[in-house]
Amino acid sequence: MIGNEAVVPAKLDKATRNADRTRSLILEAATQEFAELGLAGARVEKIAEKAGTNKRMLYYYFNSKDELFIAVMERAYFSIREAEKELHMHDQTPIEAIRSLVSFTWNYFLEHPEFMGLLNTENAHGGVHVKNSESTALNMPLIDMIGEVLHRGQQESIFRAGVDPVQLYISIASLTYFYLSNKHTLSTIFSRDLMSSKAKVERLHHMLDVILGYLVIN
Amino acid sequence: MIGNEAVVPAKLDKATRNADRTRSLILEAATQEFAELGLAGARVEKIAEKAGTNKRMLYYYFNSKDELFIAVMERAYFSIREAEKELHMHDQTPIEAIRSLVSFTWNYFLEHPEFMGLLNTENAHGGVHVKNSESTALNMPLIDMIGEVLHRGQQESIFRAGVDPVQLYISIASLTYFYLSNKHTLSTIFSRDLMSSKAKVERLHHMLDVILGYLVIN
Amino acid sequence: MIGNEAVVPAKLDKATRNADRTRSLILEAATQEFAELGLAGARVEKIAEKAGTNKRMLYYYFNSKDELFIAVMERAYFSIREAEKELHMHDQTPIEAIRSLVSFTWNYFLEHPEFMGLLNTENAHGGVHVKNSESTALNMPLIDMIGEVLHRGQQESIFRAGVDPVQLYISIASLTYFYLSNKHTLSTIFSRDLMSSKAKVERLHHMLDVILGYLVIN
Amino acid sequence: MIGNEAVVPAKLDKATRNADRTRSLILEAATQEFAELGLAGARVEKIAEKAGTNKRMLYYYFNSKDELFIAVMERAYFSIREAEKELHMHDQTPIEAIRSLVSFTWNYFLEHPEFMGLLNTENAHGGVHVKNSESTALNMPLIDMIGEVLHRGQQESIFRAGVDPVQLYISIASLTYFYLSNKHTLSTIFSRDLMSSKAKVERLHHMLDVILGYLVIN
DNA sequence: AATGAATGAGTTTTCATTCAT
DNA sequence: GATGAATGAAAACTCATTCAT
Repeated sequence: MIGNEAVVPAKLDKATRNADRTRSLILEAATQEFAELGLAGARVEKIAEKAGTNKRMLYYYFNSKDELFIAVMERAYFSIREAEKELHMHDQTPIEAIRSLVSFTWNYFLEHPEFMGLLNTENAHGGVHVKNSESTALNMPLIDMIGEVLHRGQQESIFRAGVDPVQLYISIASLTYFYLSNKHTLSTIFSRDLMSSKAKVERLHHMLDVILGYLVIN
Repeated sequence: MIGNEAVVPAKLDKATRNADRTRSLILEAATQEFAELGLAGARVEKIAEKAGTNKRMLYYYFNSKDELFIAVMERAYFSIREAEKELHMHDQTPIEAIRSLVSFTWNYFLEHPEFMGLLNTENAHGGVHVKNSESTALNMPLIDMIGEVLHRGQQESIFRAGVDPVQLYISIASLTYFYLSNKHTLSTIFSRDLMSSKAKVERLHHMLDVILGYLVIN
Repeated sequence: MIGNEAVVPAKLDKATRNADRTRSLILEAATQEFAELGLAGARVEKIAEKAGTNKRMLYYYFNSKDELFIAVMERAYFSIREAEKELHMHDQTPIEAIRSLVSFTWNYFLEHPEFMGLLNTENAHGGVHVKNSESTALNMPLIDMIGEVLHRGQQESIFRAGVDPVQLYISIASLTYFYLSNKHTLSTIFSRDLMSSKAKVERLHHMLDVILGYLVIN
Repeated sequence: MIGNEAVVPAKLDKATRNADRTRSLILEAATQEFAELGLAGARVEKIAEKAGTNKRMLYYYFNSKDELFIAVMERAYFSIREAEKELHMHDQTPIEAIRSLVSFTWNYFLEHPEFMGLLNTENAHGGVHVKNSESTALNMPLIDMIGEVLHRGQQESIFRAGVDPVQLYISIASLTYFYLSNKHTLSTIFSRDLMSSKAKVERLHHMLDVILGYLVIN
């Protein structure tokens, strides 16, 4: 399909009658809506409209609003796993590797605000959808990578001992997630614009300081 | 409110008390519903039912679902502010004070899971409600307290310099919030029960290690 | 409620805000619609309209189209049972009693064409609704009455022996049911108006002839 | 149609045969669906699925759901007429001929439960389809045959006089139709399994008793 | 002859809110 | 203060049918 693009005239670009395209347009629109408004708040009609189709297609491809949400979640998990693969922590010094991980997490959430909305919705509903999904335990490769880095750091007497990679990963995610997910209330409560360029740079530095301050022995 | 009872004649007194009681039963029920299902997901009918009244009373006291949500938010903020007052960080050594803060935050979220749900909902809606509320900037006293503790710690050459109390507070909150708020997906993804007694103890230790590891100079 | 009617001004006659009345208006309208169009063919909107309310009330009182159908069935069964109570077969000679039963069945179906429609629908759906209903086995009193009449007739050597009252009842019902239920196709196929006054009289006579011809010994 | 095969070249032949096959698979599937669920309850999608094709073919061959229903009705009528031809009542004694007719009717409905469902649906809709169909009045041959048998019986002073063959035929059909069509509700109401082998044998005997009891003079 | 994709109109159901008592 | 009945607007979902290939 991708290979064809060059050959196909503009007309087809705008083509109706393209299953894959319609399907992923719906998925994309649904991702935005669900992230922004939650499962209950999202409107099937609006998703269809945003996707440039009609409600019926949504049911044609996904059967129900709920199943559409599952598909959206699955795609979101898949995306972050794909992105994580680009993190080559093996090739870096322990400190560099941790820096990369923190920066990556920060940037990923910054660029994919939908992901946080989806996670919230999913957790509000008891995480039912993830449970019945093949994505389960897919995060283990990342945990293994973190474990390996921690091990190397300890070998080199740079990192403290006894660090649980799962706890560490959760903490790294926490530091960016909470800040970004709650940016509105936090900005109000602390009378600061947490999303200004300056504030964002500061946050990243702070997070690096916290994580490395915790890990690195001196 | 309690002090007034003696003055008011018995009959009216009972009416008053019932009114107050109904009001707060609704507020309590609404807190649960909004926290669990969000603003859009919560059902006016269910709130009334849970509160043991009927829908009409809900409108009698709060005018609309939206205003009920605001009342719920306000009460939640009020509660956490009240609880924070019990934190006497002034009377403690810097390290003890920070420990107290971390433990307090952890326990508060643990015991008030609704609060996280409400924050999520509020942020999903752009934090509009907090903005139009007197609760704004009420967190400053806590920030000041943290600032004072950090200052003391630096004076005593125990804590690192240049720590922003707001960033620190956000980070402390982050570490517990993300863990608890996303317990379902995280438990699934890491195939661990994050809410077992053991896991909870470990998390608290880890958080203390991270925060103190970052702050304390050795 | 009935006793009040005389006292209450005309205005209230047309009253909104009368639970029982609304409920039974809906039930009545639904009976007609379901009988005429079946469960799938009936339109919730039309039922509401016919009942002089709105769709919402229908769900308020009956939860769903399906449950409304069950309520309709239950009421229909109840009605026929009530009507059957007026048949005083005990007080009649065996032959008169059987004549009464045949005539009653014929007239009841003639005057309650909905009942046949409902039975058809119910049977098309596997009779699920009757099964979960208290109406079950309520027909036994009638069967006992028929049994008693048959017994008397045999004692008096008027009726043949060995007649099963259930079979007999089914046969009596059959003779009117099929004729009335299939009046359209039968009229077409036999090029006769089966519903003319004359035809109806003839049918009743024929049925009496068949049943008594079968029962009576001469 | 079958006779033509030899003339048509192999390739086209196969196509033709497939076309015919698809057509009749649809017809068969539709018969089941319409009989079971009625015109409104039947789903075009499910019919296609059951027939192993897609919805489009259904429109290709039958233009619309309604016309498909008509085709189904027509085929059903055609089938029963065909079957009735096998009834050689002329060759039998009057009593044997009537026995054959009763048994035939019973067995035909027993083996073709769809036919009853279709009749119900058709009548629920006012019998419109039969009216616009060539099948009309096609039942007359049968009525004539019955008339002839009744005549013979009367001549031989075995049968009572004045019996209308149409009424008799309707009655015979009634006795089996009602029993089978309403087997679900009747089984429930009388707490008997009307479809057990024993019950079916008993019903046939009862029907023969009723009809012959009515007809035969002794 | 066959098929998957697309659609609009309609249908059931839900929801927050208000009325009448 | 309290309550059951009522409502209209909107939401999710369904269906027969048609389009494009």
